[in-house]
Amino acid sequence: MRIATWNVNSIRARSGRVVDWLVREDVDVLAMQEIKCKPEQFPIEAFEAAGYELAIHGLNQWNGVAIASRVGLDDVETEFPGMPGFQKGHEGPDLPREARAIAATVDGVRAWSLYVPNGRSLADPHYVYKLDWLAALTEHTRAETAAHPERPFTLMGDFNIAPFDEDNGDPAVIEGATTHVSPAERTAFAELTGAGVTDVVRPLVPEGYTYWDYKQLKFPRNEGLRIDFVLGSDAFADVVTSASIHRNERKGDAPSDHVPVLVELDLDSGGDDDVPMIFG
DNA sequence: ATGACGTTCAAAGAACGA
Repeated sequence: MRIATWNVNSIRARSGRVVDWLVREDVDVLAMQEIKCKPEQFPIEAFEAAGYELAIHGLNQWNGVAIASRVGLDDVETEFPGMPGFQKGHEGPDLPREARAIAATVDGVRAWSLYVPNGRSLADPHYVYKLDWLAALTEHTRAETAAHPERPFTLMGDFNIAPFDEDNGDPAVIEGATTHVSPAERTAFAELTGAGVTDVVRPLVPEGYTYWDYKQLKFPRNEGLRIDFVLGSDAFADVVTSASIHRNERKGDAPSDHVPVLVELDLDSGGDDDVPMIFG
């Protein structure tokens, strides 16, 4: 199975590009972020014509996540336990949840498409929200991977954190002093990746960014950030056979500011390549 | 340079993004 994640920055502005890429790369499952529309506004026909069904979670023009699949789409959820909400100018435990998470089971794999809050600035309430959101995600990940160790589990999406110094090639993003690279965000990411999932792309693709700002020739200068990840449980990581960051999708007409990240799985291997199969 | 780019909507600037 070929499974990918892509912050599309408005699916209505980019459905042609996205579906063309899915077909060209023979992708089975795509986790999308920042669709920026409600389900009734989503260009479903373009995906269905290419053989994909959809699970969509969008409330308004902000955020929005979806999963496209041609290998089934079951048990859809649009929030994880403890997922905090946010409302500008308001505080408290019961604020409305934003459209930042959707999960589905695809060919036996439990997959989340996630758009982690941006944080805005280190002094902004949105930054606290970001850290709280990640902490709740960490607890859910710990519980899910412990409860179902044999089921491949993945968190895919735009995490809005550059976990290591080499993930930041943008001089405007200052280590420790702006969002995406602050110690607290990096600690939150480290705790997530210590809670039963690991980055399955980095060992296979050690270098490269996944996002470049539209402004200031950031892409031609290659001043980007690596902030889009595929994290997988042991049962997921054990069946990964290849991974790639599709930098060329930042080129050409009307690109998203993010590029897709693709992983190939061999779900038939069972992840026990070193254990001989015994027949009869 | 409090910008530069791109997307959205209450449709002109504001909000948001990272």
